[in-house]
Amino acid sequence: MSEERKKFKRESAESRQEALILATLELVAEKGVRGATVRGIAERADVTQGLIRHYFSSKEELIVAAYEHHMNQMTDDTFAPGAAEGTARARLRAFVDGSLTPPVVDPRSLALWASFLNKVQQDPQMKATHERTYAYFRDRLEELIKAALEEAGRPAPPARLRQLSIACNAVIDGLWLEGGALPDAFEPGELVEIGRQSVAAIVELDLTQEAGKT
Amino acid sequence: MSEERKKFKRESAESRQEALILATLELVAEKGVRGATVRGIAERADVTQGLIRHYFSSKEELIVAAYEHHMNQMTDDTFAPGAAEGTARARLRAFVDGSLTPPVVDPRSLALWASFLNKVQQDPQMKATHERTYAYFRDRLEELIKAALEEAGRPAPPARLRQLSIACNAVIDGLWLEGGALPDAFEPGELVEIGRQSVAAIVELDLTQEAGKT
DNA sequence: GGAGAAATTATACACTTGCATAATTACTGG
DNA sequence: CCAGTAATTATGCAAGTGTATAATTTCTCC
Repeated sequence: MSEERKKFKRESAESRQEALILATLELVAEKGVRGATVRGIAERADVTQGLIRHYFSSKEELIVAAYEHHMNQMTDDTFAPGAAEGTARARLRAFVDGSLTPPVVDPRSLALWASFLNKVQQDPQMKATHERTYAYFRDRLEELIKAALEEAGRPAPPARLRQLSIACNAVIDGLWLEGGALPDAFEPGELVEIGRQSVAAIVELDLTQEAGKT
Repeated sequence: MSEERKKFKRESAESRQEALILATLELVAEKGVRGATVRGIAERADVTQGLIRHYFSSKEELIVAAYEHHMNQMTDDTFAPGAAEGTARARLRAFVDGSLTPPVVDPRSLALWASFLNKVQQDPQMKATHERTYAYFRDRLEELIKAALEEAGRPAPPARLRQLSIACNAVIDGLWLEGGALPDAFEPGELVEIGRQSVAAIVELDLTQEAGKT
């Protein structure tokens, strides 16, 4: 019954780093950044804690890497479905759909956002990542609205476009938040439908037609 | 230069508890629930840590008390301006205004919401408090929309009312979120104006007139 | 103004935390 | 197949954590 030293297998740096990052995201979503301890992360990744120091020079660095990984994932997930195909109106609709469908709308995604918020507002590097991602979303949405309005023969001045994009962004964010906070409160597809209708009402464009493609 | 024992003054249980709760909320907003240590809270309240145990049987209990205090405050702040006066349309407008004005829209308020999210989803007592508050807001909003539509001679069926209230709640939540996350990105009054316009567009009611009162 | 009680401070303890470093193990190249 | 190297594990440490308890101080009431 002598305590045996743990057997292990050498893995590539990339796969180990990714495994550590994924374990970190799991724990951060469950218990927050401080609750995601080095020991807990190591256990979740089936590794001993010393290994983390071998790949990341501090917990801080691991957290930052995990945050950037998550933000990139979110961006990819949002823009996956619609691509840049079709009319501006169709692209706008695809943007709404992508933003209001799992895995973007998800309790874990919301929990991660909430858990990172503190650190994001204090750490300059994380703040930069956040603002870059946020600006990307907003600009993209504003472009789509602009194009869709021009397409409909109703171009809008910049100030108006700003208001419309803030409002549409707010609906999407709000539905994202509620869908993540109360996942059982909505039928499948309900958030997407409400999102489409609301954006349509705000910009005064019909987003329901041409919907047979997906 | 002998170390002197700290002088102190006896205070009422109520004021001490409130001071401890306020100090807790400050620290939770800054560093999250785990970052708000018993020692940190005591220091912020200008008290030694042992006193906390005298008023709260555990840190957990203090956190729960602080959360309930905050939620009550949010409710009061939201419903303070509009009261239950005037037409349904005016009351709906007041609801939007109250939800999108400081101190409801505020970085600290958002940070508190985010910091508590984890615990809220796990602790049954906090979960109950959250759901009660959320349901209160949503029901109130749905009633207002229902009344405003009937007032305008355009009553809506329950399913439609549900969609409208979810959508309006989402715009308000989204603007609340963005206003708290990026306080310098919006002019004073801009969020309220966008919120009014968006709710107006969604429910198809003019919310700008009769606005001279505030 | 002094005794009793309650509020408050001070101290102690066991446990967790992030980080550092030493000891081992698995793989690679010859 | 064997040495060298880097990945991985194991161990240790100082600081911080919540909580328990003892020591003091302030206030109230007679």
